[in-house]
Amino acid sequence: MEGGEEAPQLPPHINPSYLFTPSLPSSSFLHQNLITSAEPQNLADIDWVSLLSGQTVFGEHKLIAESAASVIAQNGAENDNKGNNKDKRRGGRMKKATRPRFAFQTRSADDILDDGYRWRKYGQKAVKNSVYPRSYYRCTHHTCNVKKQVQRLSKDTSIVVTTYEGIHNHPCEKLMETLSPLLKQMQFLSRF
DNA sequence: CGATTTTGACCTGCGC
DNA sequence: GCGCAGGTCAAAATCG
Repeated sequence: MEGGEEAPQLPPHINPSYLFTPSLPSSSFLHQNLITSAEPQNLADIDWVSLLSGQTVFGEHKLIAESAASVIAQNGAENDNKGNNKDKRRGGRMKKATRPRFAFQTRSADDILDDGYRWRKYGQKAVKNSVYPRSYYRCTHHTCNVKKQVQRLSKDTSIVVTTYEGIHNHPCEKLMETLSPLLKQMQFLSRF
């Protein structure tokens, strides 16, 4: 059972307020793509230890991350707090542990999902427990240092796992595009 | 022609 | 210390 039926509305347990948090994907993105029930075997297929180390999770993502944490515990792979903070400039596993990080699954035939932000790919790597490579993206906004990783499950090829790292310090372009006519109308109406 | 992707090299942490 | 795995850089290629 996948439980990934495309819902016309947001699932009731998703807090709508977080849809407008700059760090998170746009609501339309979630409407179309979010899988609401986490499948344990799918979660086990991902290297969650490397994806989710000292992460902060919100709302729906918390469900998946919690499930992932249980998978990690089962595998006995909880080797987390060993990252000592030396200078990490390039490469390697940077365990900053201060950046908010969360992951979620989506069902899509396309790896590149429109979440409202513009991303530039800066790397791609083959990961050990997956036949599909992991792609690395950075937000193209000048002052924004948000990254994301995209990886397709080898077991269920219709599922893509996206991991966000960091907080956007600028508004979502797509969202503002959509909202601007509405805001204009509201400003116009507020004059009466 | 500028922006983005591709891709191999390079760097770092970790386990043995 | 060595090798592996994962993350990033940067030059070249590609795209719009």
